[in-house]
Amino acid sequence: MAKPKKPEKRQRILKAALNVFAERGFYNAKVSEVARRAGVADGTIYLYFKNKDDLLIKLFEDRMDRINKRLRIELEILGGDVITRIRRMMELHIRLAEDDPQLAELITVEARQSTKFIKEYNNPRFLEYLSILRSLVEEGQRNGELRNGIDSRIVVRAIFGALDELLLTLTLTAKSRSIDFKEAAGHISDLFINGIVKSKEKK
Amino acid sequence: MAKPKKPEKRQRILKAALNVFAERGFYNAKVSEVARRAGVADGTIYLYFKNKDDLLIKLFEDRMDRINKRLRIELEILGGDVITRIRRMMELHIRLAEDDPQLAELITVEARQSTKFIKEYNNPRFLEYLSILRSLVEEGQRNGELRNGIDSRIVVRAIFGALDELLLTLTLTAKSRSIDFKEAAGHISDLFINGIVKSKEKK
Amino acid sequence: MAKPKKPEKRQRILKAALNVFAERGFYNAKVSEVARRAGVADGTIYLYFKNKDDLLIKLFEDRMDRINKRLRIELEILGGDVITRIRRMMELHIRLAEDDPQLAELITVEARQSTKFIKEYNNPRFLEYLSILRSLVEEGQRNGELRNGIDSRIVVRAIFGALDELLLTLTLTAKSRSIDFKEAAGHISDLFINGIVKSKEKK
Amino acid sequence: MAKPKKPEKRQRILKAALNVFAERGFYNAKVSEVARRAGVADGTIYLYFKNKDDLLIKLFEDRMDRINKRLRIELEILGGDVITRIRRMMELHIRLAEDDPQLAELITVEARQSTKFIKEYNNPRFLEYLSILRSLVEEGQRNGELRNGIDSRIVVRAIFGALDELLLTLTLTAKSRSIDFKEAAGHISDLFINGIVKSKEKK
DNA sequence: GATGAATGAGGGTTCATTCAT
DNA sequence: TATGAATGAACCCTCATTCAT
Repeated sequence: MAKPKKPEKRQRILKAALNVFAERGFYNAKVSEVARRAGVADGTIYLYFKNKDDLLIKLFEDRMDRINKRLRIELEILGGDVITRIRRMMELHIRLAEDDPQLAELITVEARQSTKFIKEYNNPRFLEYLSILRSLVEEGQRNGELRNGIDSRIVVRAIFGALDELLLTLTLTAKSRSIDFKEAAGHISDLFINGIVKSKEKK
Repeated sequence: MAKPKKPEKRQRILKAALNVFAERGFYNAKVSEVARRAGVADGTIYLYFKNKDDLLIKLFEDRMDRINKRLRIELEILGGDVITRIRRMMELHIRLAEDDPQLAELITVEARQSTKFIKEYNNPRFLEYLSILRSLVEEGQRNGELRNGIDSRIVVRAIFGALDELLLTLTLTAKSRSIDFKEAAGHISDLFINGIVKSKEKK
Repeated sequence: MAKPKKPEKRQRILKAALNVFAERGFYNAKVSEVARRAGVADGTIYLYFKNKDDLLIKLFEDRMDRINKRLRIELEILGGDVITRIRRMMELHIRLAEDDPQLAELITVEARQSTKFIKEYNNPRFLEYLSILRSLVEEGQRNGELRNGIDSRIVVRAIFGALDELLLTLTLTAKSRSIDFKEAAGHISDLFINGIVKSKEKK
Repeated sequence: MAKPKKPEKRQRILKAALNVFAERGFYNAKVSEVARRAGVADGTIYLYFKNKDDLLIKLFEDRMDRINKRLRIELEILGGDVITRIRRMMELHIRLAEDDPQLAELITVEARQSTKFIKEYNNPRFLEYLSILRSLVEEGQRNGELRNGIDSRIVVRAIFGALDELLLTLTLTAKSRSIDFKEAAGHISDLFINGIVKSKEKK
């Protein structure tokens, strides 16, 4: 059960699982179909993963790891003020989805499918994603760029939720897309940063 | 086949389905368990609903209808400026979830489960909910309360997404809740209305 | 359970059953579909028939009664020698099928469907049909028109079987029929009467 | 999905299916009962056959293949004039049924059961059987042993039908059998060869 | 490690039959 | 008599998982 010999085979299985889950949905996906696409036998999957649920969780974690890693790198390179970096992060979030629609579908829809995942498993990789954003927000609150009134956890959940919902919409209306990805990213960050009220008369 | 005699029985089935789906998740819920809790025979379910999927869809629609109706009434009674009404609507959204956690779970989690539901069925009742919010936003943009730069559809999706994500968090951490519902609602509306930047120097 | 009031309704049900059984096959036929076509409620069927099996048996008996009655009348009117009457009977058998294909299907295919019917129920109406033919054969054997070597029961079963198989073929290839009904009847009776050997050198 | 490893297991399933179908009738037979008797798991059946219908079709084909093969061999060995070979074939037909009553029941009763089987599937193995007989008849017609007036297709169907009906009778009255198999075969062939009229005065 | 044939529990759905009205 | 909503037993088939090779 401990990670077997060939990480390359493990990756092939994960890639196949991503395809199948995105195409058919987690519950309608068949393990044997994942095996077929990965070019391995059905039983082989169980050498690398505990069960179907585990496959989904590990897939999620694997992809989140990559995202988090990339996020850190880009944010590091970029530097700049907090607002710029938050904007940048939101753009990146949207862009990742644009570049890999199956991954977007996995995160917006399929990851909620696993009972274990959603109910019993407060996934660290997802929390890590949120914590990157959260530390940005808190940095901004400390250095005065951002105001202090709002719980940073709520800000972070709100931003993630907004992006997630937008991606869900974009994902599901992929063909007849009337909203542009890039533009949407700009709107969303603008919205969160400046709010919807007209000018400065803040309530 | 078309709506048989007893709407009261139909409601009992929907109520039972809500319980079971919220408890076990749609895919792990058994039709026979729904029947048992509704106090009807298994076959009776199929006199009122086409199949298990249809049960989820109709349940969603039934509950969204109630929510939309209540929303309209409260917004009508209230009147006031657009910002107040948006705030009010967000509060109500959160409060509904607080009052009926199973309903919250249905909407935040289970409704995304059924492929048919989410992909092939662009649900009008959900779009109606969004359109209520959207017309509020557009009214504000027209009368100058809100600024014009952002596509109202995006604003609306963002707000829904933020609330939905927050509810998901609250729902799933129900026992060890460290964030207060009411307070959270206020933070979220404040966030959307005023943004996160400190003062007026807008970028 | 004893024959209820309206024989007209009973007949409507039998007629509907014939249609449905012929169209869908006995096992794929739904009682509710029979009821619908008869213009009665599902439950009403059970006032006239014990169960679905009984409906098939009674339908068979009802139709066989008509056939047997008609057969007797036509044979009586006709008179003539035995060979002529046997020929006549075979023609009539084929003609009945031609005039009422659903009835033909009932007898050739559906009547074999009911376990009770085929295994536990040696149907008197069917035996009556055979006995009409059998007494013709035996009359011929007694008066010297037909030869004596062959058991009359076997002759009768053979003739019935041949006609039945022919009808089955004709029924199932109804659309692309390459064999003419009338002609076929002539061939069959000719075959049974004279055999297949060329001239008189009998073995 | 295409014929897995063990043909021996496939045969065990077919044998079990023959038993169960003959005993209970196709529609009343349970797949799980077939599995039980074959000593395999329910699911295993579906590794070898598409579904229950397919099981019946393949069973029929498998048995017809054996019969056709045996028929060809025996007819080849035998040689002799056409009439002798037809007689021989009819005897064999009856004898096969005597040796394997379940097989007889399958062909006389159950094969007519499945709508798909009988209506949508004009089975080649059955047509092959008929064509063996047909070519015999046509050979006789060409070489002058048999007369020419009758369509060979009709002769063949008539003979098959007569034998089939006889077997049905024998099968269903198996216990209280008053007719001897061997004798019956002789009568039937005599009947077809020489007809039922007394002497040579042919009408 | 890898295979894939075999397993068998599990569940959605159907539909003949019933019975309160 | 007639109705038709309700019943609930019955069953085919799927598919995640196992394990002998």
